Amino acid sequence: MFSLSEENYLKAIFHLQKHSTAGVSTNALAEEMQTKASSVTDMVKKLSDKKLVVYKKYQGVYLSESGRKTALKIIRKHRLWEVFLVEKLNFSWDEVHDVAEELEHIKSEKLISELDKFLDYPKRDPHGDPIPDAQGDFQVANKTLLSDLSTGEKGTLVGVKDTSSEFLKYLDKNKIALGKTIEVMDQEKFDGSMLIQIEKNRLRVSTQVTANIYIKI
Amino acid sequence: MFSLSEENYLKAIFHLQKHSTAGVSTNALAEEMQTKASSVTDMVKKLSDKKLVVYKKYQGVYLSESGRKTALKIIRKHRLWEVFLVEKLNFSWDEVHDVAEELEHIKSEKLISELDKFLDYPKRDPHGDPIPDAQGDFQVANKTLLSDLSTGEKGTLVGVKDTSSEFLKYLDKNKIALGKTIEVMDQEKFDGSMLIQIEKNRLRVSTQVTANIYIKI
DNA sequence: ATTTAAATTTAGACAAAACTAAAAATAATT
DNA sequence: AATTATTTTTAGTTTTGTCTAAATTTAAAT
Ligand SMILES: [Mn+2]
Ligand SMILES: [Mn+2]
Ligand SMILES: [Mn+2]
Ligand SMILES: [Mn+2]
Repeated sequence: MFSLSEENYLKAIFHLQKHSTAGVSTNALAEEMQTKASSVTDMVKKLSDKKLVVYKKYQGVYLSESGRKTALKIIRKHRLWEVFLVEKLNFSWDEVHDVAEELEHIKSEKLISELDKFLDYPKRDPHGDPIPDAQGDFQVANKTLLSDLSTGEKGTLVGVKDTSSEFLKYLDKNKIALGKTIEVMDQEKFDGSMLIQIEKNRLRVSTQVTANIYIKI
Repeated sequence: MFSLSEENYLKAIFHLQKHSTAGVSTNALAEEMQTKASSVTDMVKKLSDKKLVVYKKYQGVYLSESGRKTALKIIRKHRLWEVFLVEKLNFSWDEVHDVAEELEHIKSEKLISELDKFLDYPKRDPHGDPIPDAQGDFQVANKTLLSDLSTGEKGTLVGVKDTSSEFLKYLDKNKIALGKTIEVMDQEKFDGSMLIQIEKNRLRVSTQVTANIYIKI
């Protein structure tokens, strides 16, 4: 149907457009895709010809309905494969991303519907991100960044914003994991760092950490 | 490491060189790869530059030791994925090939070693073909084509030569499956067709069938 | 309102992997 | 041995996705 490159662009546009209502800029896409702006312009034109995006020169790019659907299909596959790798193949959550980046492009409806069934229809991937169903629907959880909580508030860790291997390994080392209860014990005004209670442990974490952890109150 | 196309060529050369000790001809490779002879020449030169094959103009192509190793790695992945699809995702043996053709190119050592473990180190794929281990070693079963058996001889069905969906569906329809015992009851001299007893069933099969079934006596 | 800076697009080139058409080498026939 | 047929290679294009360098447009700063 679509090339590897086209699929990756659609996914990147999807992720970038979440942050604002404006069109996705050429430079932002180039950064996300690790390529040059000129290459982005070329590809965006092609996607526009295929009616996957809406694009006007210098105005940024928007996903069309069919582009959005295609992006969600790839995201669904990516996240299902991540679940498979963690649940069945003993991968840890910091190891799955690159492999899922490849697996998400395998073309087979049956493969993905059977995988979904095999995994017992998971609702979230190992990083807490929602898995769209076959129709592209998914529930957006009402979650808050840990950095937005005040002293005394508590909730459950339901997701991470930064999914880099480095950050995830830091969390592992400090026994910070999905599903655990976190309470803000104190916040330092100077640098915004927090003292948090996470189950039996109590530790101080920087804003780089608190701004990348999602809490459900 | 290697491109999709390079990997597919190596695999094709591996499969073609099994049949004879001579080099694999350009035309044979073109046929196998569903492409033109001129494209094959180009690619073979590239593989030769990378020391994956030994190639002299007009003399056919041979896999080098490193080319052979690479081919076996891909075949290992292909067959492990086929087992996964059949054993875990309810695919039938005639549905797995195309998907495995894509999955075999996913690059991750851990993925494949964990998949191997998850499947409990299978020795053969759903078509009876041996699965090389991580070192590329595998046992070649001593098997005979059903067409080479004589009346009265019997053995176990251990593999199929033709793995096309059409042939496999024919076998399913007639309850001919891996592991079953087959006995040759009679052979028609005119067209070579055989009357075979397979467990409870008795049926007549053509040479197109008998020449594509492997038996272990 | 100009000027300067930043973002974006165009023009031209390149590598990978394919193709067609023509040339060259090898194999098969007379 | 000479001719013909087949196989294989070369030469020249094409497509996809990328790049650099230059031109253009938009945004920011005097
Ligand atoms: Mn991921
Ligand atoms: Mn994820
Ligand atoms: Mn196969
Ligand atoms: Mn097989």
